[in-house]
Amino acid sequence: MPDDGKPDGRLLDTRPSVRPLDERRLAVLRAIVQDYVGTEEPVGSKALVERHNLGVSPATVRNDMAALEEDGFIHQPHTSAGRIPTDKGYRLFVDRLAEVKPMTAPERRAIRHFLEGAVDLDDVVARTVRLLAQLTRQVAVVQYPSLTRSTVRHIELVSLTPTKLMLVLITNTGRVEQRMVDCPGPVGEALLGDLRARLNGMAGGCRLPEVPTVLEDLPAGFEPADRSAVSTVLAVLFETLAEQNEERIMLAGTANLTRFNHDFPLSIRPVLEALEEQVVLLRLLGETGDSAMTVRIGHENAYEGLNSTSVVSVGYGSGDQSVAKLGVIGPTRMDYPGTMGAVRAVARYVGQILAES
Amino acid sequence: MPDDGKPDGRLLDTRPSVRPLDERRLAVLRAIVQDYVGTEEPVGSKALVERHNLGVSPATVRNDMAALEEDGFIHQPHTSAGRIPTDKGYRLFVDRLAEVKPMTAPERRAIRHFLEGAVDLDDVVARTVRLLAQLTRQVAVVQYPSLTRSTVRHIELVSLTPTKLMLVLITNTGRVEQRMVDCPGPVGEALLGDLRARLNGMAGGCRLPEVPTVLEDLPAGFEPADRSAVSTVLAVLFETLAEQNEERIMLAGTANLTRFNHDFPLSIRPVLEALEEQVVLLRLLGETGDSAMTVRIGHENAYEGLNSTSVVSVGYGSGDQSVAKLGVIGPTRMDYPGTMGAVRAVARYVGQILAES
DNA sequence: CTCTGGCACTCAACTGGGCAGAGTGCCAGA
DNA sequence: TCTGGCACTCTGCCCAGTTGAGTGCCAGAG
Repeated sequence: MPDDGKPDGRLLDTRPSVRPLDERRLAVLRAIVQDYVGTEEPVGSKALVERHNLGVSPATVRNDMAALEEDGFIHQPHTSAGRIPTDKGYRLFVDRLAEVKPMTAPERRAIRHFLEGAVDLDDVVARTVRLLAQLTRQVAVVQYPSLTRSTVRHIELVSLTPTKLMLVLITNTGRVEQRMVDCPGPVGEALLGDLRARLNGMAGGCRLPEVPTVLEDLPAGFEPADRSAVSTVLAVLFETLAEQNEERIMLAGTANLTRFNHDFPLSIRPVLEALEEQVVLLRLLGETGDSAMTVRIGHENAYEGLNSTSVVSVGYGSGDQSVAKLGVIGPTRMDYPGTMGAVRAVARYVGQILAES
Repeated sequence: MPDDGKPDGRLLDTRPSVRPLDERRLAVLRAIVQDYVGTEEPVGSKALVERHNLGVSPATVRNDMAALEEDGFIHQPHTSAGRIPTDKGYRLFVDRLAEVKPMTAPERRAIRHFLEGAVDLDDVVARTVRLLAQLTRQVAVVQYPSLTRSTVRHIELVSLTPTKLMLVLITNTGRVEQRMVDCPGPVGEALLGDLRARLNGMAGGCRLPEVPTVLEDLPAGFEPADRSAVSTVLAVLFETLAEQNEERIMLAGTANLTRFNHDFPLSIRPVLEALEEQVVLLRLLGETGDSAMTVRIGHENAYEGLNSTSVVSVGYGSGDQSVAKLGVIGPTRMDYPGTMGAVRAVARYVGQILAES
């Protein structure tokens, strides 16, 4: 058992692994995952040695398989059937056996070209999600750039009727939020202009969460008669900021779910149901680390309906920090290296596009 | 054959019906449709007379069935199986045998209450589509109020950098569209204010399609030095108006498709694909008459993937005219009276809500 | 100690026959 | 014109037998 000394806390085995996984056994697991992902059928020892030159006989492979099964990495549906990887097996595969498959140069060009055609933020998100669904042939999810990390580009006040205003908040990511404001009394143009100027002067460029602190003392700077109107506007503005958690999500590629009717005949329903719940999707993406790519396999997903799916997600953003997440949802039996490559590439390019605009 | 004299062009029979459909035969067809919708299984003569008191024997019903089959209203999957309605049979049912089932008072209250909680246009549409999906247990589609019929409530110009503006268009339906404008040269605050005032003065309250005509001569009223900037802004504004066809649609209830795995095991895919194509959905709703409810059954749908589904749709709007469409998509074997009742009720209440806000 | 070939065993999947049941069409009679 | 009876036709289901892929185990070679 040479060169297996790396400590690896991610191996989910609770007892310290009695049988230190040697190279060949890992190679067998890798081959099983690859074959199973390709054929969608349990893979047997004989087929394995035929398709991969492991340099050993089927009997040897069988011994390794027995060991892998005992450790919970693979599993056989019934005696005298081939093996399929367990969630734990996929986990090991992703952590130690697979490399993210980089996109080819033409693919990268195509991604970039497709995203560059976008005209506004909605379009960027729409194109991204379609692209991701097409590249991975799975269900793609893209979160709109969050308000949390964004900064104020402009705050606009528009008088609709004497007592009714429209408040428009524009962020540096191009997102626009508007709200109606019902003021207690009429608001003159002069006050409106003054308020507009001070709002933008004080809050312009601020991170959104900091805005309430920055503007806290604003009403004090106005005539007592105007303060209630100012406070009303501020209240609505803060409410808008607080509603950042009402974040939007775009979805594409649900038709790809039917590619797995093979063993997905019934389990497609809970997945569709989950996809309709923005809350579930948001939580799903919320569990994504900011910069590193996150892979949640099968039962690692908190939401029960997604127990037979895997989620590959990553943050993206303009500049160096992530402002939102995106990812794909597919069967646990997915092409992890390819999917991770596509997700990473798309996230990078969206970030670039956002930074440019 | 009494009281069957109404001329009915919608009967798809090409040759003038040799056998004038008498009352009982129609009753049999109605019973077949109702039973089949309920049980999802071919319905035989014996079961029919047991469940509906037709006052005749199975043998008689069999004769009627044979006639109905010859005329193409029903069809048997194989000899010695029950009958199922054809698209033509459903058509006759919808046109002449079914009455729209009105919602009960509690249902109406629930609808109204649910929709009244909405805070903005997005929320109205989101709530409507969810509600419709839940009421009909099918896939619901709601189109955003179209820009075509809307009027200008306000146009706002915001200076972001000396040469970069943001144009915000607010319609009376609460929809907000924003676009960036890159001006050829710097634009001062004075010009901006002037332009803003004139835009709103001239175009405020106009129907959107009329705006270009109304504003056509606007640049001529400005200093020659400012005209190129004004023209640029107008160009972007007109472009925004022209992009009304890029209409948005919201969807819900796709998980309901799986309720029909009974015989929908494979045909769910084309439906999901169709649902992902905004263009297809828009065309689908576009075929809806403005005021009357439209029902398209099976092959009556132009889009091939929806050949085994029916679409029930209707226009809705604030006030007396329709500004957009909504509808549901389900299997041809659907509860037409109930679905039509729900669609009609929801459309009415959304209209009311929009008129109030 | 590790790998290999051989062997017996297991079990899902396919096949074909037989049976039951639902439903039909047709015909003679009320 | 409707009804009851009758023979017929299918599908769906159950049952058994067979096939084949795949396994576990073991003894022997390196």
